[in-house]
Amino acid sequence: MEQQMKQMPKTFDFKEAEKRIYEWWEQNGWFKPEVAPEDADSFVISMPPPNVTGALHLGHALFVSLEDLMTRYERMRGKAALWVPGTDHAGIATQLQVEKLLHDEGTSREAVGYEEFIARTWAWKDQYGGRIENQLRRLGASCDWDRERFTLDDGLSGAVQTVFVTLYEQGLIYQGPRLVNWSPGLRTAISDLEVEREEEAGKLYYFNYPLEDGNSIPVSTTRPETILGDTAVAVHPEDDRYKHLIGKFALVPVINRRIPVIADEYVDREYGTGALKITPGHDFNDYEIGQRHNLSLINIMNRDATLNENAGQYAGMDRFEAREKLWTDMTALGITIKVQDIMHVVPRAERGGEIIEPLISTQWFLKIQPLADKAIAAVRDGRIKIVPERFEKVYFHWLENIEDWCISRQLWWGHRIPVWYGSDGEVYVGKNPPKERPNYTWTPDTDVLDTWFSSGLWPFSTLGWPEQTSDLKRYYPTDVLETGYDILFFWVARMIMMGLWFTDEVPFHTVYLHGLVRDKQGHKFSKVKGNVIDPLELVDQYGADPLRFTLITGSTPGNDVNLDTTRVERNWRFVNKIWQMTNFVTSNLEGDSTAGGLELGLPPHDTLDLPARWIVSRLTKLIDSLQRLFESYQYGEAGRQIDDFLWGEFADWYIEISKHALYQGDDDAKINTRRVLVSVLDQSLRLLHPFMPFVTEDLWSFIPHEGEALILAPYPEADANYLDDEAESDMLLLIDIVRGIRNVRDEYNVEPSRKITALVAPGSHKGLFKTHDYLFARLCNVAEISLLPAGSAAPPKAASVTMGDVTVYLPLTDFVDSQAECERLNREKDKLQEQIDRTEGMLSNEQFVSRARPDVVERERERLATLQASADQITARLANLCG
RNA sequence: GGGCGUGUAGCUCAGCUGGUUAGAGCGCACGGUUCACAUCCGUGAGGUCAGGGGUUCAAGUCCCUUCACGCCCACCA
Repeated sequence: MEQQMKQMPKTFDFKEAEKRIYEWWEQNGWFKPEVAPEDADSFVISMPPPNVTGALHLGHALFVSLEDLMTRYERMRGKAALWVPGTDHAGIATQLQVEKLLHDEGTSREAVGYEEFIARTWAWKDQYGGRIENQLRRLGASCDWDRERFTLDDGLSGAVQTVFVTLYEQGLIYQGPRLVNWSPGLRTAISDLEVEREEEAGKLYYFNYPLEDGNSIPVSTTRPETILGDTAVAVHPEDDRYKHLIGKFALVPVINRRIPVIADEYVDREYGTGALKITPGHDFNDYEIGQRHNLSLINIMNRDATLNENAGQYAGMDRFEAREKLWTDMTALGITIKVQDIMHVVPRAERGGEIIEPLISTQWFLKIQPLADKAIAAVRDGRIKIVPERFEKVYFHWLENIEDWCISRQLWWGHRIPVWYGSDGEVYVGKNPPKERPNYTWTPDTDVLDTWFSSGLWPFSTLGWPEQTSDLKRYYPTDVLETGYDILFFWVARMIMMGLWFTDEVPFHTVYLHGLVRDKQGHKFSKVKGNVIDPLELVDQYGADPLRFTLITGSTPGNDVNLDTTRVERNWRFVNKIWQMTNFVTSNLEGDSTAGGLELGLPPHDTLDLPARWIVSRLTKLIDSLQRLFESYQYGEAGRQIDDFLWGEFADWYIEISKHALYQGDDDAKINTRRVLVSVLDQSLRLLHPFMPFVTEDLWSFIPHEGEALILAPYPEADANYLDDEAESDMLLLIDIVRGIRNVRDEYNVEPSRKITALVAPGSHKGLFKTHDYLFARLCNVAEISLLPAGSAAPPKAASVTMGDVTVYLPLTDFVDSQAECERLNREKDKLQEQIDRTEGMLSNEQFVSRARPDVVERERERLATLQASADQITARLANLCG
């Protein structure tokens, strides 16, 4: 309060202010939970770690907006708020970037070798790792940077090893040759989740499978090259066409390997030829059939999807080349039938988009079902709540049908699997390398773990687990996990599984899922389409606050956001509007003896005038409503309500009205009005701060306030003493009449600058008009307003505005001709009559009166009375004016 | 083959547990240099809430169904 009143710039220079304010916050340590009292409840969010070498996109902007909102809100509510930031090493993505770099240098990962490649990748990380962090700062993220973590840092790597070793010892991690999804381009296995299945145009190849006895059986395939790995032909056991062939033998085309004809109910008699070639080494279904029938398993492919020696003369060819060649050769043999164009589902790698191949390979797997069971239970019994709730169903469905997780990757960038192989085939699993033995060599496993393996530990590994650190004790479990629904399985489900398994606690009690940010037309952003919107460009152009506010108010949980940049522009204007309001308020405190010593807080309720009682009642209801909205995660609606209040009520009405007291009022009125202005503005800035941190913080510094910074100021709480329904309804009546007068003026083309006079028949509101006639001068340029004595005749040749039992006459002799006025009144009357009919209909309905809630019925009664009063007045006026 | 979402003014979207005349912003039309703001102010036009059926005193809101668009999951060669 003792502060110097600073001179406000004319407009908000967000470029300058954002940088200055962010540094000020950060340097003062205000993002740290330690700013709260030691015994404060904690509120913790683990930030979804962006790819360390990534660049900010709108998805990041959305999560920052939401998570920063939650964090700031809880911080202002006195919680020890901690938002833990960090980055992810993102195995494949990062490795690919560095490989590309090497490629541009004319070398390769293999050429430089493992050590050098890892060194180069760390260098790359150091160079670009800071970029995304600074971009998060630009959005105003109030996370505790001192607690920032990286998935590959020592602590987290230790946690990963501990988890691996523990799961291994528990018998949940096993190694084995299995059919896996193989990415030939990346030359690594990937998990089921990383495979995308797209319906696309392809070909179905029909041919006669030659039998040993000279007959044949027609089959079809979409991948002819896999014929070379066939180990059976299957038919349905009850298929009359083929069942006599069961038990006979077929010969693999060209290479003439002898394979059995088997019976299996999996075969769909209706599809294709009704007979199926079986390739257990390259097809997941065939693999299962092979298991059932003890079929041998032949791998015909190398890691780069060229064919191997098992493919005979086709060895060395690429899979697609071999497909062509084999088909040509089979055609020459006269066994092909036809090639049909079809639409079918093709598995492609999520990253890179290449067609993945099912391939037998030795990998590490996590037996996930025991972990999944715990994760299902936690949501089932409500220890974890997913917002919006409908995703719980999706979550259950996935976990209830979960397959073992292939956790090993044949990459270099990532957590090495803590396994060593002895020269005699011994397998050692441990955090530390095995003891050296004479004449014995240990070879480390060269695979790394799936990136999501380490992300799955994020909520507790970032707090120091497995060490029982003070942070872990104080801040775990965390509270809300906020992220996009697209990684519900990849990340959220795995964190829940790992968290429950290793800490016996849910890692968070609420999962808030946001949607994807798309362009205005609802299209996904894509470089190819050229519709990418760079959030930083929007921040450069409008500032971080408008972007944040747009993302929050334009979205609802779990639904995609179609970003219309005109809304960002509009919210930039909202920022300016708040700036100007504050400028108005502060400039009216200056140059006055009371300014410096203005008492903070609202004056007592009984000393307030009607407009003040109205605005503080409205504010109180807003605060109350916001609390409800925050509790139910309706942040968008919360933001809109603050907007409506500030612009639509405080600025448009209260500030305009306050000018009367400020310019023409006595000292008491001036002081009271100033206190109301400052107080309502102060409260509003607090309410808005979590949504628009920068401009609110800057503005707060210009108004009289108590406390160091807005970021630490208490969030407003509703004070029921300032609720005043009577003031609200009186004020609403006055507002409606002002609007009515403006409307009439506009309809009759009365120049806005022209002062007019009015006569009021105030009905039951005589006092109200007597004391508030000044409003009309200021708000609708009615210079003089006089009360019409009861019973006196209405003026002729005047337009009228009626609200309930109040009628205001505007003697606009130069503008109004009676005929036009009569028409206007008739329109008005018709509209009223329509509403009266509807309301009367309701009230005369016995069922409504007896069954509807009493307050609803009562409201309709009051409404009818008001409508009727209006109608009566208009009817009288019509009779008087129009005969 | 399952599951889910969306469909509200020209455009982008709100509308919570059903309850006044369905809202906002942008855009549009008309009008405004009065001492916070033209990054502004005022007024207005514009919607059979995708279609149909049902429940209810009352439905944009609940149920069923149809259509359109989108998404997720799933082993049909």
